[in-house]
Amino acid sequence: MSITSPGSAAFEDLTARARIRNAALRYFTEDGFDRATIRDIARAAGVSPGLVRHHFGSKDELRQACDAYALQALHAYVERAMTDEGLNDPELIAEARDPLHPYQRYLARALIDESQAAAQIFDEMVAMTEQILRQIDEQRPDPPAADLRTRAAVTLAMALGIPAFQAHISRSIGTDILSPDGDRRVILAVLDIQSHPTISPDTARTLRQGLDKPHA
Amino acid sequence: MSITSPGSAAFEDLTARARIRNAALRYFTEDGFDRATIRDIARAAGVSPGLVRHHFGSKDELRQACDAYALQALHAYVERAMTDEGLNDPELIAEARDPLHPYQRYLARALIDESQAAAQIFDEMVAMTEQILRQIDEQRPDPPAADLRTRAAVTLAMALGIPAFQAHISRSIGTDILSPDGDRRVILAVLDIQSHPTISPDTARTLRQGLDKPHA
DNA sequence: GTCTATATAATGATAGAC
DNA sequence: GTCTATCATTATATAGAC
Repeated sequence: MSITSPGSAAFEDLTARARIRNAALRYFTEDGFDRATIRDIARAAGVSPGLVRHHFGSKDELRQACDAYALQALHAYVERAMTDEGLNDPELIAEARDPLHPYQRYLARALIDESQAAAQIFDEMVAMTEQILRQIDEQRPDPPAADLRTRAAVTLAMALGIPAFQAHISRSIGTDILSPDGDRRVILAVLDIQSHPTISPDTARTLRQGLDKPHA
Repeated sequence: MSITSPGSAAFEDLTARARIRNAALRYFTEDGFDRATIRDIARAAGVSPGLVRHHFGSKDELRQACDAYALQALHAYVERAMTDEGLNDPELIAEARDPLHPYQRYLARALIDESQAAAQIFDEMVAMTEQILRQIDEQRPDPPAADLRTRAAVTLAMALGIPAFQAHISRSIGTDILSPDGDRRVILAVLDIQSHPTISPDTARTLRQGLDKPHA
């Protein structure tokens, strides 16, 4: 029984406003903004639909409050991990991710739903990714074959694919990747993928050359 | 002016049914299933909302028709690229992708919207990815640190992140990645990312060991 | 095959009582 | 701060004319 469920002791301690926001975070994440209804959110928060309006004004303002809350978690991560020491310590980067973890899926979903804060969310994450890539580039013998910004945006989009398609990965591997066991399996897979090139530099060069004389 | 736009010569040649399906593919891709309306689709197809129902029965059946259509493109890709020769020729795999290209975003969006065919779409793509990874594994000195299925599902989700967050990548790099120039930049970035490990095998090992004694 | 007009259901917004 | 009741809007589903 989580903190966001009616009946738990922690749930009772929260203000109605906080319970509504927590329920909204959950429903926006699970169902997306459009399918999530104020009625569902109110019921999960143990309040009336009218109270949602009283506290947040409108469904869109409720989403803005959720965006702001998730952004806080993102900022906390940036401040903790994106430091000189942090960037040189992969373990710290991984560890600092923990508090952000519950909001990763919300952020990915907000980007897809084109939430108002979407551009800001993505841009801040691109900036983070650029910093990390810059650090990695230093150890690299050959110059990158694409500009930093594009590599960062693409790297980020690929990383966000995991929370975005969380349900499908879970079904495919037969284990909820939000569970400790599933999470572990995904991390092992990601580490393996990121530590092993899937195409050789040679093949990459050939494919790059193929770009100049487009087929068809 | 594309084939899917009223006024083009090709548009006039298509049956109303085909025009409706094409418009639906576009709106479901751009706006998602919920935000896309039958009215919008009908207008784009140059017909009345009533005719949409006449041909497809309901909005959900219209989506099923779109799913089936996009799945055809996926199957064509599988048959062309997932052969013995194809798997040994990265250029062929890349080239065979062309006809699938226009439907990649639809497929990614269908997965997010939990379309009825979503599980089938993802599972077939995982099977494709497993085949490719198996081929790559043969050239690999060390054994993978995660099972094939999980690596395939995660690799796929990451790849799907690019079409899923297409709009944000485009804004971030200042170029529409659906344009020839933007597409080229993304391909160059992907080739660079996939041909260069972002973490060293050593670091990966350290992080793997860190998993066994969970912090906090 | 195609259209117009209508019915119905769902949902966000609102007003007012306690 | 919280609730109940109601309104207004929107979109899908349906029926029937041409």
